[in-house]
Amino acid sequence: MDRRQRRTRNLIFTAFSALLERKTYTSMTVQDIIDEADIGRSTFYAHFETKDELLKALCTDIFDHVFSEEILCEEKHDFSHHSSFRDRITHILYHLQEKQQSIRGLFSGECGEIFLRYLKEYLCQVFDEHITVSENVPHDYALDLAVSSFAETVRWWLKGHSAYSPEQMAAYYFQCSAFCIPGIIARGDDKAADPC
Amino acid sequence: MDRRQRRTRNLIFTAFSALLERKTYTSMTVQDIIDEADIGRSTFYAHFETKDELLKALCTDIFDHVFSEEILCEEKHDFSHHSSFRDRITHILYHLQEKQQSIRGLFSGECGEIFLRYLKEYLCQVFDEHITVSENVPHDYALDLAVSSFAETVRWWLKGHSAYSPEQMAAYYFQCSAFCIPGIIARGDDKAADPC
DNA sequence: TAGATACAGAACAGGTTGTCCGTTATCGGA
DNA sequence: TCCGATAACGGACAACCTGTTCTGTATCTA
Repeated sequence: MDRRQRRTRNLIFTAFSALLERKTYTSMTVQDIIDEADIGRSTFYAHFETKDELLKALCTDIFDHVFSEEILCEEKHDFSHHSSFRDRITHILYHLQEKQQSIRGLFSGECGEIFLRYLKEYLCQVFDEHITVSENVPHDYALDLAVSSFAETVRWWLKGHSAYSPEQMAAYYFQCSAFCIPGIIARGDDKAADPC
Repeated sequence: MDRRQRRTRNLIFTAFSALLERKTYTSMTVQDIIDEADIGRSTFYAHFETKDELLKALCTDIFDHVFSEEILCEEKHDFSHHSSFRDRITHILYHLQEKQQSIRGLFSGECGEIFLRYLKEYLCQVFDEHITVSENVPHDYALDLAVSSFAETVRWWLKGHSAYSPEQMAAYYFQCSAFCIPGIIARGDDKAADPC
């Protein structure tokens, strides 16, 4: 990659992150980013088609970091088979913590939802092999709920409670979620419903 | 309320809902809504300051319906003290099912997130008194997770799995969530984490 | 060094936004 | 039924944002 391209791309990312701490994603215009990065209009559009593409690229940058070593571990040490689900969760939390400076800005306004949506896509792959469905519960529902709950845990953690350690958060998550994960036993209450 | 105002407001709501089935919330412009509703530009702005306000108003309309009888029951029959949490959950699901036609459109694109955010605000009030925190887990975390999981359950249900009954969904939800809700027993796995 | 390529800067048309105002139609109380 | 109030119309407006195009300049790489 051309050094000039790298420089410009960094300028845009930096400007975008800086702006996210001052205003919401929706209220931010491409013009704002151009002004903040101090680059030409056509230069921005040479790198990203839209503002959404920029956000997506930033998210991808972060997740590639968070999940790349994850995958590395998996390949090199057969991580998926010998490490517990809880270890992997903790591992992911560690990497998210490293990137928390970038991530915290992303929680402003609506793009927090977009960030979480992308996060869930990555998480689905990791969670899928670990979710064991108890009888009668649809597998995709359990997976959806497990992933969403973890994403919500990350949001809660990095948005005002980042003092907790990754291990602590993993413990909270496992304590509050049943999801038929091995090691957690949940018993349903089968009392018949009585709608008003 | 003036009959003309009511009529215009309905025209706007109807147009907005109709458009939501054809295009995403973000890609929709105020101009589109005006054209669809066939009203004057200034008329729209006399009713709603922005597109976001319109969305908020529509959500409020729905939630007022979903939770008003909820509150009614609570007041008239002392619902909160004699009915189980599960009954209330089922009850809410019933009302959401009634409104599913309006709600399904709201899940298109990004406004699904906004809808769910508002839903969570309402749910917090209902859930708060029912969440019993087990030792060491922060109360607001447990509440956040319980509410988010339920909101996610609603999304999953109305977005492709609406064939299930409210009772069935309540059962799934309770089966997959620990949350220290009375009637569900969860045991945490306290095995020490071993990050890669 | 030379050709390729990224950037700057300016300009453009097309669209959206929010506001204004004079006119017309409709409503609701007397 | 009448009349004052008010909601809607519709046309116009400036300001802004968008995405594209162009030319000249600076920088990179082979």
